[in-house]
Amino acid sequence: RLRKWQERIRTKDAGERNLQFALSEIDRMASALGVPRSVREVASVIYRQALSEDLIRGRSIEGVATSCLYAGCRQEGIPRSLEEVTEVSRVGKKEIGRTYRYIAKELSLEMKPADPKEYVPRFCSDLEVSEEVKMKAIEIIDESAEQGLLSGKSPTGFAAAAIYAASLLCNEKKTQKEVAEVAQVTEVTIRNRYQEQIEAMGLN
Amino acid sequence: MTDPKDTINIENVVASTGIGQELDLQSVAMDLEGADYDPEQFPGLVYRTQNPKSAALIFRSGKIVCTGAKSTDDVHESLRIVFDKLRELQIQVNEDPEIVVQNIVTSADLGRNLNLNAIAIGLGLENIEYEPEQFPGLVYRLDEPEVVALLFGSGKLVITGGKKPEDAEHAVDKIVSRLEDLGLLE
DNA sequence: AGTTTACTTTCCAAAGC
DNA sequence: GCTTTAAAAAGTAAACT
Repeated sequence: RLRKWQERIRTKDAGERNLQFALSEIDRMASALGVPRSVREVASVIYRQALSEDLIRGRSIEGVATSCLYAGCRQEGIPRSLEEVTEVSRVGKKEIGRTYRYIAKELSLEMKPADPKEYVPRFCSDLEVSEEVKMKAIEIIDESAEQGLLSGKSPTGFAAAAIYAASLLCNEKKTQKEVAEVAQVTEVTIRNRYQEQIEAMGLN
Repeated sequence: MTDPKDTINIENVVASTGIGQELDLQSVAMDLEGADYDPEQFPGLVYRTQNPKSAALIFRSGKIVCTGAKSTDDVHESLRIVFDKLRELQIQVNEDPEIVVQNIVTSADLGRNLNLNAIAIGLGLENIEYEPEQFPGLVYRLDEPEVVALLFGSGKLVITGGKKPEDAEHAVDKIVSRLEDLGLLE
């Protein structure tokens, strides 16, 4: 009897240590990404839900923690791309993406895809462009999305191309390389999205 | 005008069968020309047929998986070739082993562009998976027929998981009528 | 700036780790 | 869960020209 009791305490302690570790990892990654406390709280709530629904069995704590943070950022309307969360995580992009999709499905998070516009403020401030460029980029995103160009495209690449185009239109040119770096996409992607968007705006 | 059903094309058929005899894959690998066998990596021996093109995975148990065929007829033709090759190696092969189609992959075209964001909301976020950052296709699971459809912005589709060619036709019909009901086609 | 190749997703069977 | 096989869709990345 005593053995069973000790075992229960052991597993309970282990479980709490794991939860502590997960929450501290969420905190560490959130700080590294520079997201507000509200995001950490949302991510922690999602993690606890995943824990109570027993979704962590067979998965790494780090992977689940990272996925919850990724989901939390999106729910709060200040998304970080998978590329960005992978940079501050100890697990790979593929595992984070898979774990995120699994958690989102099981917890019925019903997440809408990230809106490219949500990336504009941060990317623009990283690039140190004016408010005018920011507004123009949003205008380009709205117009080209309305014309159906967004389907299937990555939100970061779409936002990056719009910012690049806006910087040209506002005579505050940023190079494709500069925009590609802050958005974590390649110059080829910016060129491809840029061509379509310019055409959609009737600016070619 | 064109019925999307008429654009359906079978891209891949996966089927399983068995010769009813255990095999020594090591010796089959020696005698069968073009056979790839690396038991450390995978327990099956890979044998490719040219006409029709397919890849057969042959196992120690005598069970065989055939992939890559473009029709169910091609599956039978490919496996007939595999059976004959094994017989040439003095291996007993049942008269005509049962061949079971396990999966059919199909492509189709709705003929118009799709707004995947609107479709995701229209079909219900709980029923679909759409993560454009990870993959450009929207994943839609149907209950009847039990298949999975990938919808793309171009209006092209991939339907997989079906066991008979009609599954893809029924799936396309359902998808078209659902999108029409939602006013997301045309 | 644009090309090629490779990888992402979905499905399924097989045997074994 | 993974390993291997095949195939399509379209986007993106890495490596080149």
